[in-house]
Amino acid sequence: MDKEILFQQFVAFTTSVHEATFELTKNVKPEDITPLQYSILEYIAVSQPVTLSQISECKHISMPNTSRELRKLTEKQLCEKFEVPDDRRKQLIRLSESGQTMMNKAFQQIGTRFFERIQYLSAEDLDEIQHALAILQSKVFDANK
Amino acid sequence: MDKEILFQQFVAFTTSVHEATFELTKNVKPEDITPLQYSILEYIAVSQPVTLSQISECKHISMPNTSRELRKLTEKQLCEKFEVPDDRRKQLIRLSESGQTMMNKAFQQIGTRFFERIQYLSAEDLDEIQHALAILQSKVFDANK
DNA sequence: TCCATTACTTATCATATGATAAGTAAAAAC
DNA sequence: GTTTTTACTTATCATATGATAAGTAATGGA
Repeated sequence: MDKEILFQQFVAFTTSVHEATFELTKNVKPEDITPLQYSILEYIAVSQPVTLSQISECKHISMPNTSRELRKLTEKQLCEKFEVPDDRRKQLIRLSESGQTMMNKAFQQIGTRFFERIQYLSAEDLDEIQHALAILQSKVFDANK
Repeated sequence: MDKEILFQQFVAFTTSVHEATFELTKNVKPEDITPLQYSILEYIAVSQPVTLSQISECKHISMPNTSRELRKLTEKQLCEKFEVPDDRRKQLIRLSESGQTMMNKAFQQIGTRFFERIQYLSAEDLDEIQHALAILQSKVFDANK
């Protein structure tokens, strides 16, 4: 096993993943929110409830900027802030009902495109894919976590 | 095989890939170029020689903006434009010597981090990974291409 | 030969995003 | 009980990026 060749394959692979992500997600974001705001909403959607600090850390956005974008999102009624009882400095953030609806719609579009992509694959192919995803995630991508 | 579960696994996977890409590439970009410029240089590095139109299409940047960024990159002496003999409207773009040096350094850093990540894996693990990358790329990510 | 298209440029504007400084209020540490 | 740290806010500035309009020059097609 030549590690140099594996590295090249890895680079090509991640490029393909980024491009596929682009294709699967293009145009799912409503006009009136920015890309950054959409990516924050995506994060909230899968991890809610979250604190501002979590968003800041996971999305690599400074606290002031996270605060600003979150203010805009709450102004647009897409998410809501809740006080946390045991620590009044913190805030828990969830999608609002309309935010949830919006993200459900987005995820559904992405899902549809994903299913189109895999529709011609056999059950064995799908098993193989599921196995490959698990292997790579545990041994390469989530390594050192 | 529940496709809905596969989709969720797929989403989690791409998130991990994006995060790993972030970790592997952070701080490799020199101070004096912007993220977009770096990503263009990356593309040129692996695909050179390329035309402006190719960069524009592959990186999803409008022609005027591609032209502008490329002007900045040539001003910084990181890439060079060549006329193509059979069509004088087109231009072929390559990294300059210093651009090549810069990108070599960047790729080398990324490589080092990648090898750190896989250093404790067995030869069998690596074979499995190589196989998983190939499967996913051909059956899922490069599908419809 | 004239017209349409292609490949790219130049100029300009709007805005999203990043960075930094300074502030508040609660909690934790001492 | 005072100080320090944490979690977040507000304000401000710089700039990277995206969008659009208009232009040039070469090519290709009728």
